[in-house]
Amino acid sequence: MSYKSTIKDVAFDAGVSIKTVSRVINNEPAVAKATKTLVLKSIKKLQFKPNKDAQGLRSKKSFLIGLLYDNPNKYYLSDVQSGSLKACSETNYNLVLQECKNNSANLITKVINFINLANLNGVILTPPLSDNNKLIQAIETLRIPISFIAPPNKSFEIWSSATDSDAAYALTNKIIAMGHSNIAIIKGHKDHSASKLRYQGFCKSLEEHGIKLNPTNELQGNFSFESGYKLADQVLKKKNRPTAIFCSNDSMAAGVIKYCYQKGISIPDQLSVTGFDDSMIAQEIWPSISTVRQPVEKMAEHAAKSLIAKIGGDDSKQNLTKTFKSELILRESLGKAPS
Amino acid sequence: MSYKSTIKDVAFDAGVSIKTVSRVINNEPAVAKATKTLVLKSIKKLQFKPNKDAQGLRSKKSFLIGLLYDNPNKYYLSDVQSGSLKACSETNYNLVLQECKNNSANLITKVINFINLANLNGVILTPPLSDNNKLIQAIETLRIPISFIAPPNKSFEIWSSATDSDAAYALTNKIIAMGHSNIAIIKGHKDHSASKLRYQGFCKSLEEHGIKLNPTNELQGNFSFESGYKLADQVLKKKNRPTAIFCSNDSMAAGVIKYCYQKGISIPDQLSVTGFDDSMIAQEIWPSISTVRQPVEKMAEHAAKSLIAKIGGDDSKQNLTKTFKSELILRESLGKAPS
DNA sequence: TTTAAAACTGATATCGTTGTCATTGTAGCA
DNA sequence: TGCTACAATGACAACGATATCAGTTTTAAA
Repeated sequence: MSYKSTIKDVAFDAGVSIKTVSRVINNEPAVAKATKTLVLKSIKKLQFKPNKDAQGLRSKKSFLIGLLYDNPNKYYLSDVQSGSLKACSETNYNLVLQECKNNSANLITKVINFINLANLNGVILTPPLSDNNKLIQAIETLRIPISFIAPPNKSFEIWSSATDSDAAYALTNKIIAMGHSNIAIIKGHKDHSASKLRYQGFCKSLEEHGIKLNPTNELQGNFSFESGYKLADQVLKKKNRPTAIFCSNDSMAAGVIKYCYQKGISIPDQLSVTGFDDSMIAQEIWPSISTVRQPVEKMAEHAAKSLIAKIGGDDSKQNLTKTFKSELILRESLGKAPS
Repeated sequence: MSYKSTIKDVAFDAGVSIKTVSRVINNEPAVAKATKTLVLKSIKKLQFKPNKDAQGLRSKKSFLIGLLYDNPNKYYLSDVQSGSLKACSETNYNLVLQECKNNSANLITKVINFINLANLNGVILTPPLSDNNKLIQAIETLRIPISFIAPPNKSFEIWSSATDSDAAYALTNKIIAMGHSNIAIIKGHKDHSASKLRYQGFCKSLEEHGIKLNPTNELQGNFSFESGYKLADQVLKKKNRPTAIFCSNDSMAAGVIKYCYQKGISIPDQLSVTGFDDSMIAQEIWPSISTVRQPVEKMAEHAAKSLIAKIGGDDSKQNLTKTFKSELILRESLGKAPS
């Protein structure tokens, strides 16, 4: 149970040299089929697992990839992790996590240090880090591949997805189809490119329907529950208050909903509310939130997979770009406009 | 930017042998103060960082600890991670995550394989894995330390905390003080020892107040939102329905609350509901949930710290046992019993 | 056949660190 | 002074894999 066999043991058992065993392990081509079978048999028999440290030392690979994040939505983070982990567990890479403050002064130094210390072979950036060009450039000087889980950042052609903007567009169309025309939007955190995309999709729909966005209906949130609550207070106190609020994520929608309860505003009879992301809370709250579900876990899995492929030297385009379909989820919080 | 200095470079720069540098790095005692200063200066000058793989290969340490979990509450998991990560980042250990299915047939094989493959130096187990004796025993044969984030499991004296039970007791006292006597409990997942402890605290309070628990008021949930919703349906359809429901976590409480909205049962006027954990949802939902806050992040941090200490060979008792204080959070969902 | 090319295999150096053990220097004491 | 401890240091092997390059066998063409 305790003894771990080495490549040497396998070589002896199979009657070949250690280099041949190494070749088999790494799937190198120049091994005769018969030899390979023999070696594989010994590997199985001895339950041999290559020692990562030795591999790493010699080949300069650590088989470690980093997932860097800045305190996003916990649901979101959790999905990102599951997805990345799934991709890792199919290979022999491991994931190490690191929380970073996007706004901290020494962010870049810290990240670079972390990458060096842990000897990461690649990193995955989640929003808003994925929108931080300076950080990206700094990491690139280390010559390790990066993957992004996020909407695209124009300066780096990596992730092609108009998803956020398209989905916001579709959702807004739906709101308008329910008869609303006095619609407010609570925008997301300024540092997240997703905020902008969602806003763009929202505006596009309004424009196409000839609806003008009243400036007082344009609120700047930051994706937090509190910001939703606070901004609801601001916009719903107005005389000609909106009949629908487009929230750029579910947490802010939850904030709006809580505010409405306290003020006796009935949802969706007097006010419709929509969210974004389909977080857990979207269906646990009442009324449940109409929202947009993004296949975050799948996106993360893809990001990790393509990162691993890039580390392995596979530069094919298909690893870089992928578009995911998002889905409109209609629930109780969106209803017909009051007449 | 690209060249990484090695111990050899430092040794040359400082004019000492590599072994002496190694001693300085590892804080070994037998180094003269002047030499140490000299070496430290060179290390700084050359920005030397020891190569983990080489260290690991030679010393058998990987500086990796595993966090094993089975799909618990996402909020909970997130807190656990933050805490563990915090402890890690203060040392040079890294955290690797692995999701495991507690009920899967080959759980043990999988975990053992994972530990061997990643060459983990220790693992942290979260509930319900922390309650799985077979798993624990299997890991122990690998001779690596384990830490638990959980209420205590009697067979392993590691974590002394009557917290869950005490907190449940205190919360139930509070419910009774509000005039309730017909109280139902939705129990947590059977595999989690926390479920039992919360149940025990609940029962203790009832007993002390001379209240008998009606068997139909004892519901078996599994910590999920859905189970709360379903069991609410079951218990609230009864003729003599309870005026308060003690839910063993917040998600189930949210399920109950949603059910009540749909059926027009007003909270807390007609029914009081309490949760446990103080998850995010507890305050985002309306009415917000009266609950018990556990310092999960702190607990995780302690677990990781003590694990690292154990790996380092520090067996002092203080690393093994620690009790954390939990806090009663009273919010809108708990009110006076209807008269 | 012969022979060149290709396929396969192995001996040995090497990655960057720590472990072992030998050596040196120096303080303390009889 | 001479001796013993013990503190301080260093030379070199070792960890377990991969890289290099040379050697051997097989294949296929001449």
